Parts: sequence; C-alpha cells; structure tokens
Amino acid sequence: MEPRGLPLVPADEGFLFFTRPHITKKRYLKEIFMSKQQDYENSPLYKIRHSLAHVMAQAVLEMFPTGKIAIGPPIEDGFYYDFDLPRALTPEDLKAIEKRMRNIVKKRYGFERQELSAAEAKELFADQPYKIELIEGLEAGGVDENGEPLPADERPVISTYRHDSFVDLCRGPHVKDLGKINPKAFRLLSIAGAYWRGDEHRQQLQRIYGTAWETPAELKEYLHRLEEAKKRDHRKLGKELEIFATNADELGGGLILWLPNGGLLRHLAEDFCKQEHLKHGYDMVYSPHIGKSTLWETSGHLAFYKDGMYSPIDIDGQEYYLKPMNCPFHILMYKNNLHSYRDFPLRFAEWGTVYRYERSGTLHGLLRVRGFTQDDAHHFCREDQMPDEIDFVLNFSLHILRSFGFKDFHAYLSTQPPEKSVGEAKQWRAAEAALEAALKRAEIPYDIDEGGGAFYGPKIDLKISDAIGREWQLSTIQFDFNLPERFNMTYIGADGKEHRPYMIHRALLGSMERFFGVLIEHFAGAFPVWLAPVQAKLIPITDRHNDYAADVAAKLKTAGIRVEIDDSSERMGNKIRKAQKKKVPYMLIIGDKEMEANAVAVRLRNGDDLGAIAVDEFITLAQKTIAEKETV
RNA sequence: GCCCUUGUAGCUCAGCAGGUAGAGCACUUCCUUGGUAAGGAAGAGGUCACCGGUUCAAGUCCGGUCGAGGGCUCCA
Repeated sequence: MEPRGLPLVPADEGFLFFTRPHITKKRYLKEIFMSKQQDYENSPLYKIRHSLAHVMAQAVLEMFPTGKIAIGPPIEDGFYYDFDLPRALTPEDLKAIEKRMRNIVKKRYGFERQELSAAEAKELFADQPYKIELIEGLEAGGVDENGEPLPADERPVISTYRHDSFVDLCRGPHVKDLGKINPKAFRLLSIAGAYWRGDEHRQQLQRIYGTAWETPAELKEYLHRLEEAKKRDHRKLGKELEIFATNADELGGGLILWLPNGGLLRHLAEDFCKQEHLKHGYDMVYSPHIGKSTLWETSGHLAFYKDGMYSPIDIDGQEYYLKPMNCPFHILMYKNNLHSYRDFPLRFAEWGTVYRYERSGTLHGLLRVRGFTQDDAHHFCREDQMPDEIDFVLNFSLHILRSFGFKDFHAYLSTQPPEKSVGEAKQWRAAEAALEAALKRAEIPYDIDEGGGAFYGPKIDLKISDAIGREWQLSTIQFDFNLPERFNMTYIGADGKEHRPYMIHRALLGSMERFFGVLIEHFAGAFPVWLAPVQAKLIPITDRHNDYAADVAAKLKTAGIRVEIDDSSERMGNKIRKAQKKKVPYMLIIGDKEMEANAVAVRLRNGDDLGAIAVDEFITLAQKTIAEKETV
C-alpha cells in the first residue's frame, strides 16, 4: 500500500528521490517509518499478538482476581502485558498461564469493539487504577496509552474490546475471533520487572513476555533463531575460546581480562588499524588515565557528565579524576603550541582507555563495561577543510570496518536539537550539510534523526549489520562546537588573526571491548584467518610423524603463519575434534603419504577436505588468504 | 539502582523429603600408533560464592552481603 499517494522507497535502499518537491526529506522518512509501522499494525501477526496479550491478561486475572492490569501491546516477534499482582510470578505460573490461554483460545471467542465515554469507561474500570490513569490521559487528549503526545488531528476515541468475560481498554485492532489463532503457535517466554510507564520512580510491575506466530512451524523457527543467537553469544564463545574473562568477585563488575587469545586478537586488530591510521595522516598520541579536577571543570564534564565519572582521587590535596573521555587531553596537546592555518588538518589518534560508571544492572559481557579502550581521534581543521575532512573520516571508517568483514552499513544523521545547544546556526547547517554530503558520496543508506544531535554538535552514527541481521552501532563521527570555546582553542589564519578551529571527535570501532563482542557474535567465533589466534593446527597421525610435523611447523612459522602441533597420544579424530571446537581455520593432517610427498592434508574448519597439498603450496595459499583478510 | 531467576571441581551440570559431595568434558600418567568431529585405564582436582542464624547435624532451610542471567531504567 502506498501511503498518501507516495511511491514507497524502502529507507534501507539508500537513495531518496522525490516526486513531489514540497515533501521534505524528513517528512518523507517519517512517512516511510509510519508506513512500515502501519504495515505491521495491519498485519495478521499484529492482531494475533495483540489479541493474545488480552487472552494472557484474562488468564492472569483468573488466577489472581485481585490483580491489576496495566498495558499489553504487541512488540517485535511477540507481545507482553504488565501486571500488578499480589505475589511474584514463578516459571511454573508461566506454564499454568500458558495452559489457561490455550484453553481460552480453543473456545474461539469473538472480539467485540465498543466505543464509550470517559465516564462510562471509568465506571467499567473502577477497580483498575492503571486503566483509570490511561482513561484520564485519553480524556485529556494529550497522550496515548504509551504516554506519548497525540497529534492534534487525532481526537482520542475511547474504545474497549471484549472477548468471553474479559474486557480491556484498547484501540485495537484484534482478530475477529480467537479461532484465527493457532493455539500451538505461541509461547510465554519470560517474566521481567518493568516500571509503570517506564518511570523508575513509579510502581514496578511484573511483565510477561510471549512470542506468537501464525503457524507452529514459524514458532519453531523463531525458537530455533533464539537458540542460534545463543550459540553466538560472545560471553559463551569468549569463555570457550579463551578470549576474555570477567572476575566480578575479585576484580569487579564490568572489567575485562583479555586472555592470551583475546590479547592476540586485539593486538592484531589494533596493529592493523594503527598502521592504517599512520598511512592516512594521523598522529599517534598517548595521554594519562587521570587528570586534575580543573581540567574536567574546564571541559564541562564535571558539570554535565559527573554521573558517569568515578569518585575523585586525592593527590597532595588536589582532586584528580579517572578519565571518562580522551578529548580534554588531546585539546591540551593542541594547546601545547601555537597553530597556523597551514598545520591543518590535524589528526590526533589514541587507543585511550576510559572509565565510566554504568549501573550494575546494565553491565553485559563485552558490550557494556565500566572500563574500555576507544579507538579515539580528534580532528582539527579550518572551516573550508571541514567538508573534505568529513568525507575522509567517513570513508576511512568504512575502509576499516570493511577490513573486518562487515559489508552492510546504515547511518543515522543527528541534527541540531531544538532546545539547548551551543554554536551558531550557520556552523550547524554547514556541518550537517557536510555530514549528509559525505553520506551521499559514500552511498551509505541513512536516516535523519531531526533534532537528535548532542547539544555540542551534529553527528553521524554508523551501524553495521551482522551475520544474522542484527544492527550494532560502532563508528561515530561528531562535531564539537563546545570544547574549542571552553578551552579557547585558536589558530592563526592567513589574515594574521586568531580563529576558532573546527573540532571533530570520532571513534571507528568504538570501544575495543564492544567491537570484539560484536565481532565474536558476527563470526560465531570463527574469525577470518588473519585474526585467528591459531591459524593452522598440525595433526600428526602417529608419533612417528611428529618430527616431520615439527619441520613443517618451523617452515610455517618462518612464513608468518601461527601454527601449533597436536602431538598428544590421541587418535586423529580426537585431534580434529579439538581443533574444530577451537575453530582453527586450517587442520593439517600428516601421515605417511604426506611425509613422503613433503605435503600436508588440508582440512578446513567448515569440514572441507582439500586433500594433500605440498607444504610450499599451502604456505602460498594461506598467506594469500591472510593478506586479503579472507576467511575459510 | 529496581523486579524475578540464579551462584556446587577449569567448563557443562546432577545432588531426591537437611545426615559432613558426584558425572561428563578438560587436565596428569600409563596403555594404545589409530587416515578426517570423542580409543582405553588410572590419578589428581571442591573450606558446595561470602557472612550469620535455625538444628544433634546445612550444599540442602532462613536472613544478609557480593556476583551472574533475563528485563526495566539509564547510556551528556
């Protein structure tokens, strides 16, 4: 369906063209979003899920007659409902609720819609305080059931839907009757705490999540997808492959130990990136982990970011803070000497380790930690260089990400927030234009988050799609109109006068911790050969092949290939299994035949058997794969 | 931080209704020398997260603390 007569161009195809000049891009993107949303809301799945939320509420109220119900919308892949109940739910309750739901669904009750006045609705839901609050919201016309303001042209109509004995305040839509729902195509998944209206100062409710599909086969496939995602979980693989460890008991939460395999991975990645940075006009700098409170006062972090910072350290009566960001240090470096307009662009890069307070409940493996290393850099340039600089940094970012095997990108351009922001409008417009132009030139699909920028400047966030289609934000490129002012940064222009430089923050992989979390999940632990901690495992069939294996290993090592020999007194099958579990790309089997032919029998971790290949030939093959950052 | 769940050997887990610990994998040693995902045997390994309580007796029950998982919230 074409909303409002517009041709529908999926936002993720990138290029926007406008058949009607008066339609702004923002409006256009919004319409695409809305149409996608509408597609879902009109889909059978949406109705099934929405209806099951009602059925679940009925089942729960049957078990807890004094229970209070809050809201229960469909969500991606399923639905939930929030309850205020006299006791905590258990996993057994979940099974019982599911069973009740199944029985209700089997009765094939129809859904009846009814419109009513606020007064009538309040009477109907007299013993349901959450519903009363929603009705009052609707009555006021200001907000919808999620607490979001309603557009002026959408006069709220209060409606209810009834099936069997259960009636709920709801705007629909629902299935015609429960016969449309396959009782074997849904499942309740989990119980979680959730605050009423998402406000942590208000009542905490119990939320039950469920998933629902049109057919049992789809449900099975969804559950299978969940299993697959679980297998890729970087916390599980990180442990199995000995990449990293956490030790909350003795070390502390949110702090990462990079084990030898992870250390090697990170070293290889950083080494490659640093070489690329040097090739592309960056200067490598280093800064300390702490700085005086006065530095953070000047930067504004103590005023605006204190919640993210740890308590100060007292050194000789002076307060020092652990750095949550690297920027102030790079600015001090900038200010270390006078700058001419001829110096630009200046690019300071640092793998800077920062510490930020994260609430304990939010910590998550490598993805959300309290101490992490950013591949951070700050660019300083003149206004006339700024568009080229943005162009450069975006392309450089894409180059780096592509080197790690990511192919699909999606950008989000965030513009000036309507309320508080620093800098002149002219600067904002120029910067926003530069960002957008760079995205267009790089042919990256993007969405505009109008007003979504930070107070200090517009930005691009780059997201990558991983092997199973999940989006992760890695790179960020941000203008900063704030710090150059605060630190009174200047350069001498061609006119002999002082000017303010443009400052750009950027992180490409973001944080090394997070990046490797994503990378592990993307490759499911089977890294491209150039990154694999062990690239080749030599598997002598009997121990009379051990000496030859050692010779081959020496040759491979000389050729720069990371190799290990498994000379344990196990059978070949056992050695292969072990190497396979460690996701070693090449397994080189050595027996009499290979020894005689000065060869190795190459088995890939995908199970392919390449047969016997001369050692020199294998070296050439492996080197090529490594150099091209390919995988096997 | 809040709610629910949870914390037993390096890893994955068992331990019934309280009576002072068990399996598989991994590890060590020995036997085995075997052609594309687990050969056999023996051994070593745990103050059952920590603190306190109930009890003749607690891994098992209760309370607290510190972690972890799923969410919520947060992520200038």
